[in-house]
Amino acid sequence: MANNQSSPEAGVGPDRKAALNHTLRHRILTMQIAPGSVLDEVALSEEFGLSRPPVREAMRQLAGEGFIELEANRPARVTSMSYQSLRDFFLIAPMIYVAATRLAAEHASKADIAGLREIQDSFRDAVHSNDVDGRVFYNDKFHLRVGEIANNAYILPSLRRLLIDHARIGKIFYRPSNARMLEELHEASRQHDEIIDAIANHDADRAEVLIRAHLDLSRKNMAMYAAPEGMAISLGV
Amino acid sequence: MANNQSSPEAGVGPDRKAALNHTLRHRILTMQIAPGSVLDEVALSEEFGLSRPPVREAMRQLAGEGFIELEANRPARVTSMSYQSLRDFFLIAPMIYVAATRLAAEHASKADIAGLREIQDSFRDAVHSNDVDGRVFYNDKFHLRVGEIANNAYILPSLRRLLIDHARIGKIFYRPSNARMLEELHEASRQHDEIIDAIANHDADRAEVLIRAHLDLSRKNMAMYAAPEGMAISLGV
DNA sequence: TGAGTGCATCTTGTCTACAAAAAGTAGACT
DNA sequence: AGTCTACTTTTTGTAGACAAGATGCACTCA
Repeated sequence: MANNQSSPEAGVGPDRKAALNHTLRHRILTMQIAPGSVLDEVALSEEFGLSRPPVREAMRQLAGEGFIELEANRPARVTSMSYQSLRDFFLIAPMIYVAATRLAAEHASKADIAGLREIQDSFRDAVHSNDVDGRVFYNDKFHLRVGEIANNAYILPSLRRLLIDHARIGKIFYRPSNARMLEELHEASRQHDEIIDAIANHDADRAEVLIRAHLDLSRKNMAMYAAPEGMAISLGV
Repeated sequence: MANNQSSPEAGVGPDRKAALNHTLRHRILTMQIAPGSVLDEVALSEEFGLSRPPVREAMRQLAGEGFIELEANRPARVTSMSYQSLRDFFLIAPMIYVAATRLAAEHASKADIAGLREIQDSFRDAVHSNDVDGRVFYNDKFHLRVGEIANNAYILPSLRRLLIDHARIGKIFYRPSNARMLEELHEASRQHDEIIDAIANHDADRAEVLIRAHLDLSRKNMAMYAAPEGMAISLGV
């Protein structure tokens, strides 16, 4: 156990396994590790002061959530993205996001709202301070929390999967030089606030309108890639 | 179908790990292992002739797909079901099933259709021979294959999660003595055939109508025959 | 007698070492 | 000279043993 110092974020600690999970997620979401990259088990185990078995367990878990892809006798690779996946994303995202947001509006408690506002505060700060990774990270946390508030075990899996690529798309198409894009980030932040208000008021219809507008904003930013319109499938029977 | 009861193929084999995965899924889907049950690592490792690490890896993977639930320093338990999860299921299932089936209708190739028909043949056989587990298993395989044909990475996670409980609901509310339920199973089988036809004709609209009717049939069976008997689902806490 | 505490036991979590499979490389043969 | 093959190297997969945490029981003490 010679060099635990060389690792910046984690190398020692009570729960190094949680650190591994957390850090890997963060790196994949912010594309510090690019889609398609190979993850070396020994390198990770050394960096986080773990042996390979717990690292392998974490890999399996991440694979189950769609962060990475595993193949027998081959190295783990970060889930890849393609032009096709971009189309697939904007085809399905509205349906899932709308469903999650509507359900959240129906179920949210006062504590849920408080939790959302806390995350949104961090998101707003990241936007205003031009912290790109922070913005991506807290945007992910925001929508994931909405999904948790929705409190429906069947919608969360797809929402989780969508959020992974939502984060990465947000990084891929970010152009810091573009002033209009910056303005639209502030608009997105305001939309978050409005979504929280709608959820707090248990106004599912308004929440749906807002979340659709929220996604449209993202889609417009990458209109050059001809992202398709979402499927119009209503929730409920 | 291949009936994996106690331990016929366990112990030896070229890919005991695949056998473990496969068998565990099957047991959970058919409720040979009840929701809420604990899974003992050493028992499984002994049954399948593996050591604990690969068993633990398999558990992580199954947890990621929603078959089991893991908690730190506590035994793995089969994902529980409740009255609430029933409501949640029928709230979300139409949306996801419809989306998957519509997409499948748009993307299906001749080979896809052939694969579907093969699965449906097994399903029909299971229905006609009153093989309850086989029926549940091949129904799961059928809808999962439809989801794979849809070829959209973002809809599959929720579909997978839904199918787990779809299978278990199908077993919970099955009443072999009820003649009308038997007739409705045959109706479900005919619906499968029609769904395949619609997909083969790339008729998304018709496929949607059919899949909605298919789900309504399941829902009616529950309401009619299960509810009167008192909702005796003692599954999981 | 009841409640709290310490111990025994079992289960989960982790580590080191070994086995197997794939990839890359050098050599020999055609 | 090119290609096939055998070997070396690297990486993944597995095994068995050890450590840590949790649970249940018995025992002690008020």
